[in-house]
Amino acid sequence: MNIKEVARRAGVSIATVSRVINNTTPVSENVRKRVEEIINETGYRPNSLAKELQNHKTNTIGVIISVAVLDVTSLGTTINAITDVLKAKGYSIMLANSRFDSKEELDYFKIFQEKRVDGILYFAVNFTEEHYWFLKKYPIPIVMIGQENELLDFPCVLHDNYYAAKLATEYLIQMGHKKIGYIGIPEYDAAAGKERRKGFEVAMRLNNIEINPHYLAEGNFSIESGYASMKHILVQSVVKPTAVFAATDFMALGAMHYLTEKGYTVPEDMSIIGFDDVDVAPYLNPPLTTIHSDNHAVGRQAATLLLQILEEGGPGIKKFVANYELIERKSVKNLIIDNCTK
Amino acid sequence: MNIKEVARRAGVSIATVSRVINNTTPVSENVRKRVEEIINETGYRPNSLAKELQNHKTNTIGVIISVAVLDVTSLGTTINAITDVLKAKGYSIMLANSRFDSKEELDYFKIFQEKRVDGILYFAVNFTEEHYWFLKKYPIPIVMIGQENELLDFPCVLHDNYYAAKLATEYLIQMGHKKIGYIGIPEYDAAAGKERRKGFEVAMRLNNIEINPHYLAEGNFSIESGYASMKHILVQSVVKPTAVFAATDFMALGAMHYLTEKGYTVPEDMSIIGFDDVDVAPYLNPPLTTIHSDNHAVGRQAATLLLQILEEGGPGIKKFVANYELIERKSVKNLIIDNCTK
DNA sequence: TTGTAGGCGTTATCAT
DNA sequence: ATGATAACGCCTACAA
Repeated sequence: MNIKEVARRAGVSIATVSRVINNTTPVSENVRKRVEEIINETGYRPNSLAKELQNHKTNTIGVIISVAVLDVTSLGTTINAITDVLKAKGYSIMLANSRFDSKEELDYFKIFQEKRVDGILYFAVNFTEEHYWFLKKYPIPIVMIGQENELLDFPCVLHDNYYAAKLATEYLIQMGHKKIGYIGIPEYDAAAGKERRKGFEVAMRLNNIEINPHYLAEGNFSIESGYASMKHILVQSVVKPTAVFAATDFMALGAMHYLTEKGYTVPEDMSIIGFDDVDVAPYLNPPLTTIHSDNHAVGRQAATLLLQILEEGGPGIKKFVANYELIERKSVKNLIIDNCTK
Repeated sequence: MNIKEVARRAGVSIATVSRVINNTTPVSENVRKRVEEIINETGYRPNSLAKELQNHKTNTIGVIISVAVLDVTSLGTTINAITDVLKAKGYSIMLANSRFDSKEELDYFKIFQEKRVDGILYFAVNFTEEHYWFLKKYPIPIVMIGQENELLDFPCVLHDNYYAAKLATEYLIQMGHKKIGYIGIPEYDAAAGKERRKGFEVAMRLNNIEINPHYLAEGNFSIESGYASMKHILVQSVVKPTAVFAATDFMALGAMHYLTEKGYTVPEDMSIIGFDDVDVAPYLNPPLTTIHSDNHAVGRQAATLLLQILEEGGPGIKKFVANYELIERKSVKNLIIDNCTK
């Protein structure tokens, strides 16, 4: 069933059918009625492909993510915010998960180009030189999420990883900790890896606290890796740290679990602070002190920026940095003896 | 840049360009080379829309989900499995989240029809009569996930909610519990709501244990609702239950949290069993005994079934039920005194 | 208000 | 091996 057949049955031209469907030009009442009847009877639905081919607009946005398991991060919240904004404007979403495979990621960019998506929301993780050369001449608007790139000036929306991590570390220091460990993410992840680590390091340096290399470990976002990292730190250090900052709540959870298993109490024997404020953080034992970042705002802003590019010729702003805050719960012990203010 | 322009620059016809792109008919070596050069120089990429319009095949699959927050369930795992299978066959994915809005859900079906997706993976939750009439004459292949429908014979892949819930309840009974509570999901959710509740009820009846209405509560998947439900049960009952089955791990987590807050110990004072085996389940305090269902298999099977319909004319099977197992951890106490076997 | 016809970018069927 | 050309299903001047 196509527009031609509808036109034939209604005894009008395809132009007229097109007009009643799209309300472009006035159509006489009885003709409109007849056409609408036929459409209902036949269950005809216009072919978007033909329409899009004609209009050079697909009303679909490509979303590229790179994640092992979709529900391990707060990504879900962000994507929900994106779909809400986009849906309200009539856009559909094509979702591609590159699974950390750089080559595959570029393939998705190619596919999206062939599919002629109107724009792309790109959750960047590992930005290679190949990406640079490829994206440099990519013809479709891109908004980057979670990472910025100095070379390519795509609009981007970011978490404030550096400052937030610095804040977390400073909080530990304020609470009297000096022997502070850090469970990080590898550097290939510029945001959660590099930035958070930098925040930790700078806070330490600013407070003239030496970083003990034995207190350092590296995980991969997973609970298990947090467990292993905590073990690593404990085994390796003769004098144990009094606090550990995990770059991810899930790693913090793993670390706490190792501690509990070995008979340590959190925060009595060891303080833990996380990053992300995942759903379960308030319900852990003890409730996890962590950094909360506004994922919803990130999704909303990213989608809005892209929409502005598409419909207003340019993004309202080039860069949006989401709010963050430290959520104080029960996993960090105050080491300061002087409690006279209480 | 289009095929015509490439042809012009290469000094050949568009047919020839098409041939070198698709390797359909032999092309002389030097012509092929020249065309490929032009393609590289210009960065030309064929327009999928035109191709798809011509071929009546879009190589894209629509996925319809209905969920409040993407990372609240094990949905992520399922979707990952789906994308893996589909990607391997060259399909792209359009994702639509109806957010429990029935009308919106049907809108997405319409959009997918207009976009001419090749097939649809449908995570059904609330199947209304309107759905029936609409989907009855829907022209695109659908595979249902998580729910089956007696009226429409779509192929479906399911979790064994009924038997798994029955097993969980029987386990509690085997461990000597008789005063058993249940925190459920409303009936509108045929799978997690109706089926699991039925499993609970049947197991109780089969073992001649009366269900105490004061031990019943209803949540909405969330941790908070589990917390509230546990409170509800405890406040309401004079003689407290010794065990509670929560239809969802997150609700189980909320329940445990309430218990801990009120000074109860799990499982000493109250046993808890969950359903889902979420990531954090092994890391809770205590580690949560729960039902594990093979989400990966569900996604894989659903995608495979749809592919079979598209490429082999029909699904290999009409119905696939995923494996489940009870994961015994530490949140259920054995009430049977007779421990002589140990 | 309505119809005709060209074009969107491909593929595929003919010829040549 | 290559080139015209007719679809695919729609939109949109332009004409009537």
